[in-house]
Order: sequence, then C-alpha cells, then structure tokens
Amino acid sequence: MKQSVTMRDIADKLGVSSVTVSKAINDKEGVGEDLRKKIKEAAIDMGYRLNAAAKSMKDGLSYNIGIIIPERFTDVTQGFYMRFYQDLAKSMDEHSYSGIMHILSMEDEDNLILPRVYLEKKVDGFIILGQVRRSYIDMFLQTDTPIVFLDFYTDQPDVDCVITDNFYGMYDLTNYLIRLGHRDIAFVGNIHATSSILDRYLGYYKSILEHGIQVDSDYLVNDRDENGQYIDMTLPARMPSAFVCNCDQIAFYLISLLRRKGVNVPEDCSVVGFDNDIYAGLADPNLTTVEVNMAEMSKTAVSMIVEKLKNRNSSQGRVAIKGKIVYRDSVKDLR
Amino acid sequence: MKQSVTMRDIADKLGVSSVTVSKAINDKEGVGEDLRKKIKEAAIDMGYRLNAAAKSMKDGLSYNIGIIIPERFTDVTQGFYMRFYQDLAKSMDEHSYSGIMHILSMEDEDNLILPRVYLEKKVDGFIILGQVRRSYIDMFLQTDTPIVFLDFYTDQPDVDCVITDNFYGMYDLTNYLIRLGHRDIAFVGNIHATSSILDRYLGYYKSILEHGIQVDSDYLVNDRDENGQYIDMTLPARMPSAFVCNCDQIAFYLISLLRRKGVNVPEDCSVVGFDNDIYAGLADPNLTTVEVNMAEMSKTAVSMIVEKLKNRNSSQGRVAIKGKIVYRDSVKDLR
DNA sequence: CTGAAAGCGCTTACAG
DNA sequence: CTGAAAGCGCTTACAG
Repeated sequence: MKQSVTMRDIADKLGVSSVTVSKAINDKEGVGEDLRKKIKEAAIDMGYRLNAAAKSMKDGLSYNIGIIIPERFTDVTQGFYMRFYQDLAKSMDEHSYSGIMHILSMEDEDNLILPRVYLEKKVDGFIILGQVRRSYIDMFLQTDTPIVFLDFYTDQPDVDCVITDNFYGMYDLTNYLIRLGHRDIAFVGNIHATSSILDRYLGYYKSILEHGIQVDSDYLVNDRDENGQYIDMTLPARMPSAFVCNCDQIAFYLISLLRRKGVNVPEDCSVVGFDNDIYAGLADPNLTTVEVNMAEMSKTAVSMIVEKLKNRNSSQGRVAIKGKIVYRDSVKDLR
Repeated sequence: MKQSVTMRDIADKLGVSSVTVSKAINDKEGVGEDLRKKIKEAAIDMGYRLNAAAKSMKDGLSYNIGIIIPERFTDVTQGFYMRFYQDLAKSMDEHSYSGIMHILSMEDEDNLILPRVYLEKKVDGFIILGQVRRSYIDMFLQTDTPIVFLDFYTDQPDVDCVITDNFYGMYDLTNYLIRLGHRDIAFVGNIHATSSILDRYLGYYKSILEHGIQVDSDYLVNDRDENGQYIDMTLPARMPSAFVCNCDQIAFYLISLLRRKGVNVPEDCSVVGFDNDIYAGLADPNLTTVEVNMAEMSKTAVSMIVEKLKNRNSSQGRVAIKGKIVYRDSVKDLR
C-alpha cells in the first residue's frame, strides 16, 4: 500500500500535535482560528483524507447502513426497489452515511443466514426494503441491531417502519372511480402475498362498503402465488366496469389480456394501478394510478435509523407516507 | 453503544492470549487443533463478530469497493445499470468485499467533485459503471486509486475496463439480417453519445461494407442528444426493410412509432435491438436482440479490481465479454 | 488555546 | 504451539 497522509504528518509539518490537527479538521473547539485555518490548508495541500476505519474504532460506528432487499423483488421486470435504493442513497449521503446493499437470497432467507456485513460489523443498522419472512425478521430483531422496515410492516408492535399509505391511497382511488359512476369494480391481487396488497385491498373494500355496493364473489382476482410469482389471471364471469389493480405492473398485463379478449381500455372497461412505476407509462393507455412518494419515504426511513443509532430507545413506530393520485387515460367517465 | 464481544473477551474466558484467538479465528497456523476448535466454539457461543474497522486499520484495506453510476443512467425507464449492480454485489460477496453505490450527479460530474467515500477512505477502489465525462475520469485517474471501468471505455491506453463485445455483437446481428435477405438496413442511434453506440454502429457498418451494400444517407437515424436525452426520431425517406437499433429501449419506441404510421413489425419492417433488457420482452413483437452477459462482465470487473488491490501494477487492459443473439419475433425472413 | 497519554480491537513479527 | 510487545490513525478526557 502506498503510504498516505495522516494527521500526524500534518502535525509534524506544522510543528503542532496531532490532537490539535484532529480538532481543527473536525471543527471542534480548542484551536485558535489562525492555526485552524493553517491546518486545514495544509490538509488540502498534502492531500489528506480521513481514515474512516480509525474513526470507526474510536466511536464504534461504521457510518454505513445495510440495505437488505429480498431477491424476489429484484428481477428484470421490477426496477421499483432499485429506484428506491437510489433515493435511500441520496438521503444517507445527507447524513454522511453510506449504504451497503445486500440482496437476500431465498435460500439465506429460508435458512436464516444473517448477511456478512452484519457478522463483520460493517454497518451500524439495517433498512429492510421489501417484505421478508416473519421468521427471518424475528431472528434479526433478536440481534438487537437497529432496524427500520421500508415499504412493509408486520404485526409486531414496537417495530419501526415506513410505508406508503396503501389503505387511504386505494380508498381515494376507488372513491374516484365511484364518483365517475362506476359500480361494478373488481380488485386484482393476492391479498395473502404481502401486507401492502392486503391494505390496498382493504382501502378499496372500505370504499365499496361505504357506498353500499354489492360485489360479485369472483371480483377478487388472484394474480400471483404466495412467492410473488405471477400466475394466469381468471377474469370474472360478469365483466366489471373497472378493475382496481394492486400494482401498475399487473394493470399493464391486465390491459394486454383484455385487449386479447377484445375488450378495449378505457372504452369498454377502466383499469387503475398503484405505484406509478415504469409500467404506468408503458401501458397503453397510460395508467391512472397512485404515485408512491419514494423520496419522502426514503428520507423518513433514513432519519429514523439515524435517530435510532443515536438513541437506541427511540422508536417512532409505523409511519405512513401519503401518495397522490396521478390522473391519466385508463379510466372512463360513466356519468 | 452496547459493548460487544471482542477477541480479548474470548481469550480471557478461555485463559489464552488474544493473539491465539486471532490466529484460531482466521485459520492461521500456530494454534493446536484442539485449541482452535475450542476457540471457535466459544466465539460462536459468545456471539463474537469481527470488528471490520479494527482489521481495516491494520492492513489499510476497507474491503469495500465504490460503484459509481452516473445519474443519467438511473432514471425510471432504465433499470439496466441497477441490475448490473446486483450482479456486481454478488461477485463482490464472493471475494468478501462489499459495494458502496455512489450515484454521480451531473453537477458533481461537471464540477469534478470526488465522492465522499473517496475522501473518507471508505473504499479500496472503484468500479465506474457507465460512461462519464473525460475530465472526470482524468481527475480520478490522477488520484492513483485502483479503478476499473465497466460497460464503457476511453482511448486512454493503460486503463482497465470490461465491456460487452458491442462491435462483434452488432456485426453478428447484422450478418443475420443479411442472411435472411435484408439489404436496406438502417441504424438507429447517436454515434457521438457513447463509445458503446459508436462500436455497435461500426459492427453494423462492417457487415454492411463486407456485403457490398449501399446505404441511403439518411439510414443513420438519430435517437438522442449528447446528454442521452431521447429526441423525436426522423424516419428515412425511403423505408428500409430492417432497423438495427443501438438498444432495446429505442427499438421499443421505434416499434410504437412505426405502428402509429401504419407500419407493422415484422410484416412490413424488421427491427432488432441490443441489451436484452426489460424492453425486449415488453415490445410487441418481442425483440430479436443481443443479450449482454452481465453476470460474466460483473465477475470479470470485480476480479480485476481485486487483483489490482493486491498488486497495484497489475493491468489487464480492455476485456470484451461476448454477448449472444436471442432470436425472437421482430425479424422477417425475406428469402 | 495546546498537547501528552491512553485506548479503540485487531494483527504482525518476533521471542520463547 | 503459544504469547508479550508494538502499532495501525484517530479521538477523548484531562492537564497545563
């Protein structure tokens, strides 16, 4: 290794102690203004770079956060969590933290294998992005490491998590359809697959119930198995006037499926999605959907974990971030 | 901070020295087999975790690699580099390295701002994923940090980089079209935007030249400005029988554009892409394209950087990884 | 305002 | 095979 500049080198050059250099560079009190300035200039001149490892050893903090993403949310067709990661990276940067992404394989999840970054104390805490098995979470919680869940939650009471407001998002969106005159509205999604889908369904269902609407028994259309693998959808016997899909991707597929059956969207049937991801713009027509506020969610999740790092007992519980409806061309006004 | 278990704790408990514990845990020689076993068991019992920072201080290595991705390659519609990152993460894991992603903003790129992870010595080297400005690269090269470029290269001679074999990939693909009877073949892409596009163009052009084909002057269709922003495409006056697109995404858009003009693919006109990304499967018809071997490229790039970390003078230069043609439904056989 | 001392947890080189 | 000593680069707590 090429030897690099240390605080001691700066100290020697300027004839001061390394303690003083440390104080000057870290903007701590106890150094004269003139000296501080001289030291900082010398640091730049000499190409000084902080040794994060040495700092780490003193305060026991790595200033890294592990971001765990289950493998099943990362395939070609799902850029969603990858985009989330970007927003997280930005937020972490604002707190002078860095992120280390860990893709959790199905195998490690099943066998309860902790990530290497945990075993090596390379990170101070974790953000888990996307629902993982309960047993895995339980194990993680027992390690007593600061953790924040992002975009999902469990029924454990004192767990911190940041979610999008799935319930009210879908409630608002369904109300919008009803306002436009829709009455026969089906929901597409496997409500046992994730807590997000279930909540979106319940938001839809609240709206249905509030409006005293009766819904056919096959108006709950399954779209995936419990591992998240998409399956062929079975359309209801009697066509609804609108489909509320649990996500944009499935709305995209549904529109293709309908077209193949000779049903045009939105002329013959309306379709709405959720997420406002790449599929919303790819669908023809473009989807009316609920936009998830990733930037805000990321910011909140990072603030939460940083807060927990400072104060291990801090707990903010479940925080839901509001999305907003994006109106596009996949809904017909029936009035 | 909750105090955690150190090697010293294990040593004290077993009545040995911490040196012995270190040797046992790291599988170094100089410990009896029985003792080694006892120490390892105690380590697990006591929940020992290595302190990566302390190790770092000794050998001056963080066991982290910085992955720099220019912001312009990360928008909603481009999951490509995010997927690359996943493969990189896997490869790094195999070398016991972790990755820290840094999204390089246009602003930092213009102002030659080095990433924070560099200034804090949080990483031992960098992989730059996606073409960045020459001035930025030059600055980076001057820092004398091990760097590998991934998916692009420059004309600097002794720089390590891993690229997909753009030239031969497109050459093979164009030959395939010609074998199928196509003669009027246009290329879509701004050849001044990136080195990849230029190489793909040259592969196409080699095939054209070798077959003695004359090409209309407007058979080079521009698709984006030099910042990578897509622009409206101007179709050639005389329609070709096939379009060779520099990437799947633009092939996807081209197919829509053609359809709007009443031209059906592949009946009236063939279209091929490059990358085999999400757009290849989304396009209707599915695209015949060249699949980039991300896994192999990632593996190679990580091996290269790890090699450079061990031996600063090692240099492998430009390595091109072969892709392979994926045959689907967007090409018509003219024979 | 300035600095000598001690220590964070590990590993290397050497002595026994 | 086992361990005492020294040191990696920084920061904290304290003395002057």
